[in-house]
Amino acid sequence: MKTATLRRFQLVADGVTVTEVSEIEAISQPAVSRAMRRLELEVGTPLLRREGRVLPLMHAGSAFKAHVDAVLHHLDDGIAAVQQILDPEQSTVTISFQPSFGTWLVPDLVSSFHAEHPQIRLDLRTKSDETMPEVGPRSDVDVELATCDHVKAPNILSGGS
Amino acid sequence: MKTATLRRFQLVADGVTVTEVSEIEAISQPAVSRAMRRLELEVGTPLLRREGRVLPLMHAGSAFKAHVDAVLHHLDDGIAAVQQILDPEQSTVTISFQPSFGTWLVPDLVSSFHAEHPQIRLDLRTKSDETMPEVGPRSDVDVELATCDHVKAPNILSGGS
DNA sequence: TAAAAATACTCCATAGGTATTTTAT
DNA sequence: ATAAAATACCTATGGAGTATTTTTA
Repeated sequence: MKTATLRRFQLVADGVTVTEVSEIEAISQPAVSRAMRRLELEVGTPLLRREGRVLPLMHAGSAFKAHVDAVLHHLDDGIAAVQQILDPEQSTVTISFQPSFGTWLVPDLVSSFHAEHPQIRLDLRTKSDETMPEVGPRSDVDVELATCDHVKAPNILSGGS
Repeated sequence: MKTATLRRFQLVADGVTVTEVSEIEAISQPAVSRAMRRLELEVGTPLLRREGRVLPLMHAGSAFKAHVDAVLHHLDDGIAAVQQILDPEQSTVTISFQPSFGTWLVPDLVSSFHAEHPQIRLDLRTKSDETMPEVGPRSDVDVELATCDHVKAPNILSGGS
């Protein structure tokens, strides 16, 4: 089981389409589709309902999803902690966005930003997976993509992460 | 990054030798050795000190280890949750043991048990990684390998997990 | 019918095994 | 001298890409 597969599952489970995930992760659409199949094989049961274009979670899927959120948060925190030790200057930017934004905004945003600043880690978290009750000091969000009437002030300038 | 690699790192970081890990996981010794190298490559820095037979953690290693413990706990809990939904009869047995036990007892124990009961998931946790402050209802330990003067009563018979 | 997901096929990269060498106790 | 870790070499399985087909909104 690869952590990249869990990342893709997380996005798909949040309502992002397989095609959009493929754009975000800069891989082909079939790769994402097969990754979901593989994950279901490894877990031992179907997780997603194949009912057309959107892949809603099945019972087992939503149960698994909550844990996957926690897994990836801890993993990102772990990597960020190591980065911090290696080079205190190099920070990880955590971006929180609503699944609806992921649809059209995030893919371009990520790829263009990563093209210009390849050394900055981008830590994507969909708004819906706020399942983590503050796991550690490094689990704060730096940038949040929201609609205009509830914008939060980003703490990226104060060296938030 | 594969979760199996994180599992091996967890054991090595707990003081289990590479050779012993290879026996526990039923793979070759070089496979474990290279898995550690790969992990260090992916994380971006050395994690273990190569000073002979034992591989003590470096600074970045111990920082990473704490998060890896959390990652694997959540992953195991997620898989166990799915198993529970699939088949409430099939339980996952969580075994906690001290690193010193892992050295000689666990490899045989695991392989022989799994040979007889392949459908039962064995969830190995070294005693030292008690870094998890009770993450969920399923994070309890069923069997604990300890020395005689501080044995705990196993709750496996009451359907603990 | 248009957009997305799934399949077929091929290819390459990564992980694993066996054999061997190095290293530390 | 012995036991463990690392390296070399080869093999194989798994993951990814392109092209295509199926499906549904």
